[in-house]
Amino acid sequence: MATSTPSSADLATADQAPSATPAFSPLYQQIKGLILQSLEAGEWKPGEAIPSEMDLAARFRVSQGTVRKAIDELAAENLVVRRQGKGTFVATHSEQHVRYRFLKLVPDSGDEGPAQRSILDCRRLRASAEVARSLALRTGDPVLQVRRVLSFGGVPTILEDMWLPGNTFKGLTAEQMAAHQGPTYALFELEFGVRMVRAEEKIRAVAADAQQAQLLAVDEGAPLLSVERLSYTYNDVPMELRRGLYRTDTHHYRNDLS
Amino acid sequence: MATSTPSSADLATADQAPSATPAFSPLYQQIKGLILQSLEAGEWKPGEAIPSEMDLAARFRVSQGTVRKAIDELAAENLVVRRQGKGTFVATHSEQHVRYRFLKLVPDSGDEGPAQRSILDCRRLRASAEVARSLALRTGDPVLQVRRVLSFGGVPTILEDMWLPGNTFKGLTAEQMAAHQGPTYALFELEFGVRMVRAEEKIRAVAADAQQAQLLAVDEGAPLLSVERLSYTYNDVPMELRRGLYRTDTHHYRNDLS
DNA sequence: CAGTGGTCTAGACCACCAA
DNA sequence: TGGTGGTCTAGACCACTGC
Repeated sequence: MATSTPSSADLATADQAPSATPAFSPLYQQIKGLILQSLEAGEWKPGEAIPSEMDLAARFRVSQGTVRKAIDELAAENLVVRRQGKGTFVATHSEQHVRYRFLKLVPDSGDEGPAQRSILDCRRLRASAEVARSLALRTGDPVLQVRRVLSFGGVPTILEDMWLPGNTFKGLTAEQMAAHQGPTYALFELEFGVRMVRAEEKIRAVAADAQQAQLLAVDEGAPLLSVERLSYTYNDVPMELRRGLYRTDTHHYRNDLS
Repeated sequence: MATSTPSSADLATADQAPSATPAFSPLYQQIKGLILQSLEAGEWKPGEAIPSEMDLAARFRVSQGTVRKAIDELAAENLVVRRQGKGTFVATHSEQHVRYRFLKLVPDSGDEGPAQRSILDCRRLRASAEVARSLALRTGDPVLQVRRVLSFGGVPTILEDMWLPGNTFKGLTAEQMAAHQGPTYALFELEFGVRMVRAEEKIRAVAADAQQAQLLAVDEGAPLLSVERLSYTYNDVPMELRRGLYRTDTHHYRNDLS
């Protein structure tokens, strides 16, 4: 080996063990993995530029094209943002040019100002079986629960509960959340170094119970959109379970299929 | 010009007119546009292979790499499917390896058999203002409306209405829809040459009215997921408006964010 | 075995940005 | 003006498929 692609001499050839699945992994995938490790280790902070393609190519002893393809995939996964003439930057939930990255609820017509947030509750508790399963914890592990309401133009629109691993988000308080400006995920990045990278949502229609109805100023039994979101950091580690109840009388959940 | 990239001599340089926006368009984008035209014109049918990268490169007087990048984008948009060692194929809703391409409703647990369909209604009528606006028609233009129920394991789960431009889908009958096996969008491809390429969905929670409740075997007022889908063919031409009501007591709408 | 898509390289040049 | 990402080419070789 090492003759056909001389510059990849010190990278895994990935076919040493004659296992059932040869598991051939192209060079650019390995480079992608290495960049991912640096990203994960915090070598470059959110919002910062990563080294130029040339630099990375030199560092990994690989051609620029190979680095390019690795970064292409990272960019496609929104882990990194390319800006021509400037560089490639670590994606962030702060200064995200356009609103909230994971919130797909949009007003039926027109624009709207920023959300007004009110924290209703923020407490430490022990993980229920369900929460533990979702967050890959053990039942009874410390968990932080936050409940809040988001309003648009004075109309309460979203009631959501968040569950966070207690160990990772040790110092989080209601005051801190109330004081913070911008997306909650930006706060997670800045204060706890936790970067949400992707999420899965399960959506249902449910009827509002008495308490929910009161908090969202709708009738009891009114239909609400239930959005259960599980957010992941790097390496598919689940880091937040969130259950939102959305009023959809003036807003709707927008999704693009292809 | 024509000196730096000699092989692109006969393709638009796209910067002839000194307009406000230079509108620079890279070669591979132009190639993509040309392939798109052929796709659109039906030069290759859904499921068929398009010419090899080498052939296309020769045809457009361009390097293989440039064609490759054009096809990469088409593949990313699901207009085309690459299969190593075999070729590149026009995407289709038939033989789509995995279930229904645009349906994001999945059972809460386990798998399930295919849907049982029952066509409730199929009639020709005149477009309402709302339908006309969605389908880019004029109010009063001929429109075809189909109503049906999909059941899983005998449980009615989806009630949907579809509105289709009457001119394009002239001969469509309830019998035809009932007889057809597989995705409805496959039927559209085979019988009418209409390929749905992307779609936008607006999702809300609503309460079932008396009729809807009866058809879905739920109580009146029960919360249902309302999914309004507008599907497009090539060139962003809207071709179908569909309004589905989903029961979400045993299923949920699944969405992945990144 | 030939043909297809997939990877990798090396080098040239272009578009964009900031200083 | 120099650096960054973006485009384009040409050629070599690899992995997969089917005859």
